[in-house]
Amino acid sequence: LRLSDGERESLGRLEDQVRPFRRGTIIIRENEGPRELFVVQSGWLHASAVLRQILRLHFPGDILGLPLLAFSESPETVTAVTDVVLCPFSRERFAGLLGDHPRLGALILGLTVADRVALADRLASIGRTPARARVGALLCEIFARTRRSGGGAGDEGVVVPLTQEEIGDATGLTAVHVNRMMRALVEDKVIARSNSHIRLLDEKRLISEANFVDRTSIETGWLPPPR
Amino acid sequence: LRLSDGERESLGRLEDQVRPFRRGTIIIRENEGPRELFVVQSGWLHASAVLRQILRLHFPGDILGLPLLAFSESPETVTAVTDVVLCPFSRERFAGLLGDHPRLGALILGLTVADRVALADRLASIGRTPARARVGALLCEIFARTRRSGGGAGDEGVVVPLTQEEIGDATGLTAVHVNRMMRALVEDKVIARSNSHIRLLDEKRLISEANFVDRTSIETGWLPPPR
DNA sequence: CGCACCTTTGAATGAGATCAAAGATGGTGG
DNA sequence: CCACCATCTTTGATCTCATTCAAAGGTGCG
Repeated sequence: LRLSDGERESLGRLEDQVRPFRRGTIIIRENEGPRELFVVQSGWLHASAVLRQILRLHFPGDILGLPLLAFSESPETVTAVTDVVLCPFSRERFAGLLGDHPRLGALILGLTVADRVALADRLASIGRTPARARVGALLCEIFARTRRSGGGAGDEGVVVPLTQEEIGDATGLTAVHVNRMMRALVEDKVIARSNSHIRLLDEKRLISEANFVDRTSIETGWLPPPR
Repeated sequence: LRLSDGERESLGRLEDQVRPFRRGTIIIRENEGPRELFVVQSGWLHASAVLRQILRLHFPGDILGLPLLAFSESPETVTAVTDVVLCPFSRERFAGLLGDHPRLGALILGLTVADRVALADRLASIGRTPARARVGALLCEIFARTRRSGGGAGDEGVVVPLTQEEIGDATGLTAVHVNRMMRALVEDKVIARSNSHIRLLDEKRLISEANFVDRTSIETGWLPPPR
C-alpha cells in the first residue's frame, strides 16, 4: 500500500520514542490501566490471559495495547519473550492520527480484523484438532509471521525462543505433551530441531495436517481515499 | 456515546435496505467472495469455520462480514440460527462512512478490538478450562449479550435456539458431553431448563466457575472529535 | 399421526493430563 | 575456564476427562 506524505509522516512520528526492555519484562499487566500503546520495533513478545493461556505472539511491526481502545483495564498481560525495543505512544496521539487520517484508521481496522480472523483460526485449532495439529499450526504461524517481519527465515529455519511450556500455554497443552508431539514431528521428518532452532523439512505436509491458513497479507483496495 | 447529526444520518443510511432470511439460511459462505456486509436488525446467527467450530454468535446490532475488510474470500460461514432481518451494504459504502466520519471509524475499531478480546476469552476458556466451565462461559456470554441487545431477559431467562450439538461446536465438545454438563448444571441448581428455555438460578456461581468477564460495554472517552 | 431431529443414557475406549525423576543446557560467579 | 545451579527437555507409568459408539426416549412439525 502506498501511503501519502502526510500519512507517512504521522505514522513515523508515532515511532519517535524508543524504549528497550529486557527479556522476561512484563510490558502491560492484566487488570491494570496502561497509559500507553506501543509499536514493536524488534524482538518477540506474547500476550497472555488468566490460566496462562497465551493468546497472541507479537513480532516487529505489531501494535501492542489495542485493547486500551475498548477497555480501561488491560484484559491481557504482555511479556517480552526476547530483549525487545518498543516505541510508546499515547492513546490521545493515536486518536489524533485516526482523526487526521481516516484511511489509516480504516487500514488499522483491516489489520485488527485480520488479527481477529487469525485468532479465530487458533480457536478452531485448539477446539477441534488433536495435539499434534495444534503444535503444527503454531509452528506454521511462527514461520509465516517471521518471514513477513524478520526478513529471511527461508530455509535456514528460525530460532524459536519459546520454551515447551510456553508452546503448551499457546496451544492448550501440557509441556510434557508438547514435547512428545515435537519429537513425533521430528521422528516423521516434518521438522528438524537443534536446541531452540527449528527448521521446516516438509512445509506442505505440516500446513495440511495443521489446517493452517496464512492470514498475514490483507486487502487494501477498498480503503477510502487518502487525505 | 452521543453521535453528531452527520454521524447519525450516515449510520442510519447504512440500514436503508432490509432483507429477511429464514432460519438455517447460509448468509455468507466460507471461501466465497461476498459482495456485502450486513447489520443485524433482528434474530441470532453464528459464524463457523472448518471442522464445525463455531467462532461467534451474532445478535442484533452486530456487523456481519467484517473479514471482508481484510480478505477477499470469507474465512467463515455465517448461518442464521433463527429467522433474521439483515441490512446489507457494500464495502465501498462502508469505506465512504469511514472516510467521512473518522470518529465512527475509531468507534468501530474499538468495537472490533472488544470483539477480539471476547474471542480471546473464549480461546482461554476452550484451551484451559474443563467442559463444565466452557458450557457455563457460553451461557454467560449468551445472557450478557441478550440483555444488551434483546432488551429484557432479566430473570425470566432466554429461549436459546441452539441445539446441544451447536453448543458443542461452540465450546469444542461433543453433543453428548454438552448434555451431561447441562444436566449437571441443572442438578446443582445453577440453571433451570425446559426445552430450549434457559433460566439462570445462580448467576454469581456460574460466572465464577466459568471465569466469565463481560466485554459488552466499551470505552469511548478517547475517541477523536466528531466531524 | 408419523417422521425427522433432538435429547438422554450407558458402556467401552482413548487422547492427553498428571506425577515423578533422570538427562541437557546455559548462564553466573569464582 | 570451569564448576555449579537453575531452568528446560526428555522419558516412563498411571489416571481421568471427554470421546465414541450405540440405542432408547422426547418433541414438534408437516
